[in-house]
Amino acid sequence: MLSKKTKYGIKALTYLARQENKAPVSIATISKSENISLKFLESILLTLRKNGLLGSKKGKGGGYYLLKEPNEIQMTVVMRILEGPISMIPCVSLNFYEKCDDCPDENICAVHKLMAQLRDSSLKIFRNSSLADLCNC
Amino acid sequence: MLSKKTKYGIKALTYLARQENKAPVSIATISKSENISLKFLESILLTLRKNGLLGSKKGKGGGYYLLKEPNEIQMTVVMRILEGPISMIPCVSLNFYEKCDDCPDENICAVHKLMAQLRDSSLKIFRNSSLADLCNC
DNA sequence: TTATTAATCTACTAAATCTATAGGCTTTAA
DNA sequence: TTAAAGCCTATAGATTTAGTAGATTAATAA
Repeated sequence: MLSKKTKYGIKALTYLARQENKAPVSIATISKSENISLKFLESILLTLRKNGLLGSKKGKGGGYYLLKEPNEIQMTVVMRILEGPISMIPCVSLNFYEKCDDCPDENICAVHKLMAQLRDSSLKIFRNSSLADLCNC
Repeated sequence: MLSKKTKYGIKALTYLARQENKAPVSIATISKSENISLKFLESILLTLRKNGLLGSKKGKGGGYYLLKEPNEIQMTVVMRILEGPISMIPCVSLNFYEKCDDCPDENICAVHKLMAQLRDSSLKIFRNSSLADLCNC
């Protein structure tokens, strides 16, 4: 399952991507527009900022804004920040590889084989979509 | 993340698929060979039996066995039984569709668009692999 | 018949993760 | 100086995961 964190994070990012100018948008504005709990969204936007996708401005007239153009933000980056590794199992992860305790040989492991295929196809999807692609609905 | 239930389930299924004859294999045998907790494996094999993938025989010489040929067991079926729906979000599920509470229009939802693509690519992978394909490592 | 083997079923539990919520602190603009 | 808005820490309820325990039922062999 996709976590609500990721779902809301993507919704917030596309909301920001749809803005014409680059003026900051407050959490409250996004929260109302996208029907997301304000405090939960707050923590999500904070992690997106800490991971370099968003900038913020405090005080009156402040809020969050994208640091790059929507077409420069690949969904692989977004997914890794919000949902974690693309791979469903660490033994096929390119960035977060870990050996399985119970598995003596990955080369003859059915799970490994299947999940490696799945990782490849997921990566392909995420690499080929940017925030801009998802806004044009 | 792939659950251990699914991981162990696939391992057990491929173990059975690799058997030359169709004689039942006991839980204990699979448990030792694949390094899986006996009691946990017990519950996994039970659900596989209840969902029509495995047959069982009680008493001495008993155990579990595949009800079909390995090349007739598609991974879509296995994954749906063990891991649940293929889709990461119910609003793109073909078999378990559910509308999102918060989303006024799926046609302009970025999450929907992305997850629909992902579902398609995952389905393609699972449809094109059978148990037999995963055994030939 | 009796003992043994092995699946079946129910119930429980510890730990982790998810989905928030609460509340005070800091910064900025008017 | 005041209101608006993000920053940060802590906490909590619900759900899921990954098992564990133990009694029961069925089949087989002696």
